[in-house]
Amino acid sequence: MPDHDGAALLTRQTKRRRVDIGVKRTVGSAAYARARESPPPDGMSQAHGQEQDGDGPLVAHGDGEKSNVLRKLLKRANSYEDAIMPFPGATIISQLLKGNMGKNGGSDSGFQGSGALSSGGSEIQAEDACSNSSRDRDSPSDCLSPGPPLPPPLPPSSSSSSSFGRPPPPPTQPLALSSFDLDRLSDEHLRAKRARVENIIRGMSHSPLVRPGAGEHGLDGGGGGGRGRENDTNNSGNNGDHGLGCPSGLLSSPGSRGAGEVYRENKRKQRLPQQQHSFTQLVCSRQEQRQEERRQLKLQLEDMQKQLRQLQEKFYQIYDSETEEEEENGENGEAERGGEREEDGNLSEDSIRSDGLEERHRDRDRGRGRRGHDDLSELDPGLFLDRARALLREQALIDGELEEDVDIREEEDRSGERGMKRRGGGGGGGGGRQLAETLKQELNCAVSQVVDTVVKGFSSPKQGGGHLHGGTPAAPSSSSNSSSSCPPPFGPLPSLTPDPRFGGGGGGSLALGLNGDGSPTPSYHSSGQRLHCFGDVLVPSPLDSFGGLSGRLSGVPTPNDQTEALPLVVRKSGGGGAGEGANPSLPPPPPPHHPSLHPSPLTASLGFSPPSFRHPFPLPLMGYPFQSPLGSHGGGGAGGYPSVPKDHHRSSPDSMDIARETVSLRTKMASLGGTHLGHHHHHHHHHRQSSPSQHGAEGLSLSLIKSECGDLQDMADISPYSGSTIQEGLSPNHLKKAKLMFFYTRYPSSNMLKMFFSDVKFNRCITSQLIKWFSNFREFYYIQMEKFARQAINEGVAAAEELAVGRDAELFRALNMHYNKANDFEVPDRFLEVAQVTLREFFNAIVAGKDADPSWKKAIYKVICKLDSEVPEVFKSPNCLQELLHD
DNA sequence: ATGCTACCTG
DNA sequence: CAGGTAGCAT
Repeated sequence: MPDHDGAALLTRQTKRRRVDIGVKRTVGSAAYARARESPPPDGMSQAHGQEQDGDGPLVAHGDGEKSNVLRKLLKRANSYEDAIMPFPGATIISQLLKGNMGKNGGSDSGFQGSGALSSGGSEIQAEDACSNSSRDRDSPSDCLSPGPPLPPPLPPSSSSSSSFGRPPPPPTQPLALSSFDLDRLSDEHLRAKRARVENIIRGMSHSPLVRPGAGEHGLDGGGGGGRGRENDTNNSGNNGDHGLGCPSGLLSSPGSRGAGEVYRENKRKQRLPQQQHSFTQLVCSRQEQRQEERRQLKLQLEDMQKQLRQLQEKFYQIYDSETEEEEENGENGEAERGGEREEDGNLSEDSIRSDGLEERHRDRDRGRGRRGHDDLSELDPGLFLDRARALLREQALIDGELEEDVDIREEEDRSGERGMKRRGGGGGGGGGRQLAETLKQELNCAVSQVVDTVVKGFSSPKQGGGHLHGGTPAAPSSSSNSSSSCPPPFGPLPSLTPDPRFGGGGGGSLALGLNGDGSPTPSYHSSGQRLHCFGDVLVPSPLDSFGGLSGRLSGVPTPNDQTEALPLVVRKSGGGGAGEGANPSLPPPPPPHHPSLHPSPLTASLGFSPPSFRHPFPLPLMGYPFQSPLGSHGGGGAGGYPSVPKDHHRSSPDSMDIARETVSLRTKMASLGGTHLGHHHHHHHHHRQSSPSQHGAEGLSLSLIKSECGDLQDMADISPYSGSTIQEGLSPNHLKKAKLMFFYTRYPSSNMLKMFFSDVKFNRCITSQLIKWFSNFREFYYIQMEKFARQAINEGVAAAEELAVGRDAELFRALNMHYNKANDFEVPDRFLEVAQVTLREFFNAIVAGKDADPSWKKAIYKVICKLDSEVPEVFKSPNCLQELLHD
């Protein structure tokens, strides 16, 4: 009584006493309300309608669509992974270091394949065949050397086979080693030699498979320490599979040097592995053939080198006479190249430690890019050269010994290219032009010849796709790197390193850089395409952190063709984005990638969400289009989207719904799950929301989907699942809807919210937000009630009965203004009743002086929470706003 | 330990 | 409206 002092009291002075209403909210079907005025603490009737939270690994898809080749590649990659995994990091590193001695040989085989299907493919098949045979039967006789204790019968699982770091030497290897290694090995290795010889002999007689144990000295690089060796021996059988594919370890080290004679085993097996029965024979014959081929190739390379040198000399002579302008250009080019090279070297060293997962991934990606690149290469001579280089490189990798030659050659090429560039840049010298042209042609011819030869020689007949991938095996720059000393002992590693060279600019250095932490920072070199590919695949937002990437990309000039996905992405900031599509320089809006194609192990390896979570989800959603993640203010439709009027003037609710969907929430979400946002793809169908009638069905389907998904536990998980209509965040329309729902229910249960916001993928975050919204609504509501109650008291109202809340009441107006600002919704009478009850409760409480009690509101809350009424079914429709507002 | 709420603050 | 905090209840 005394207390009504006034408004002053309105300000909440309540100390932070907990006023929670312990009231249990009856939720389920809100029907209860009125009937039960009684205060019993009703047991909740919550019908748990559906637990939809789900998080679902929606995505297992992945492979399904991939081509067989991809599958194989993946498989292989996996196997490599497995192989690597077992080793503790230190071990791996040590192995790698050891391996450094030699240029990597083997690795390339493993990965190149991925990149370039052409040659790799055959290889792969061969491997598979072999592996299969070995696995299936476990009989050493088939693929491997029979002599040694048989490898323990391993389960068919591929992993077992590769469990030991490197693939054992391929069957053919023995030969190579014998000829080559013996020459070079130092005294220290005599023993090793002996063993090797024995092995070789054995292998010759029996089967190709040689035990890695033989290569003790550094060569065994792959094998690594004793431990590794043991393992190798055990696995020999299994490893053998790979062996065919990549004889890396043994071959690698010495090989590089042996410009002259070393004949490394050619990893690629063009021959069909199919004839397993006479495997050994095949191997032997194959080896011989390979050697032949190698020699020829080598000779060709030498010739090429000579030619290049000559050309270079010529060029320089001419060049000297050229204009200064041109010189400048040229110098720039050189400088760039130099930088790249340095980087290359550094990278290579650093890269050693990389686990290879990312690399592998990248490699794969690269392969794709490469493919695309081919077209360009044909057009642009420079590119062509690069490509040729890449091919050569690849080959070199294949033949480890040739590497150096290649490098040299490459140098030459570079210089030649440089010259060309200058010319092109300078454009000036009249006479120079002709010369340039001539040089170009010559170079092209020479290169093309070599390339053709190589391709023919190596590309397996099987791979019909040859031309597609054909030349592209990006030669893993590793070769060049190798010079710097980073031949990863593990087959996979080398190949992993991305080959930057492809880029037109390319000089030959590796563009790829690994951060100390192993995070890949691919420097994308030159070709825009590559970029794209990269972007498509890798660039999940998390990568953004690797600022280097984007930054570097920006540097790349070429606008590329690519763009597969770009159009789909909605960039808010970009606005219509004009140019951004091509220009990566912008802050990294994560380019969408196609999930199905790229499982992007990278992210997984980085510790980001497991692949399963990375599902793509459609940014532009049908029902509620989102704008790009962070900046979603409604500023207007993001470019590309149907522009929708931001304001929701009641005029066209429809447009509203669709249009202003972006929500602040999203921002939050983005921050939380930001990493994921990037990935979302859109495959979805573009919205069909046009017809409201469909929505009902949609809603159902949505709910089903949701249920399937299960709920995500973490915000991080918000992964958006690309359901057609399910959103990962709450839109402004959702907020509006919630407000309207407040007219019916002040205390909705989370289950209810899930039911009514079926178009939202619920996770903790979303649920919390919705609850928070209602909490805020209540807060405002009760504040208003208290305020008006006190006001009434001050005005002299004697009895609560005098208080009535009608549509004209100020209280109502205030509330309506808050929850239904546009006043485009007809507030149910029930709400007025509840409001009136609430007001009276407050009035009575205050009059009674209960407000002295810090928790005096609690009682009121209890009462009010029981007054919730059922929310009309319409609200369950995602498009309810359209329907509701129309009225 | 979790979920829901109120309260407070920005 | 959202963040943060704290009490209560499960």
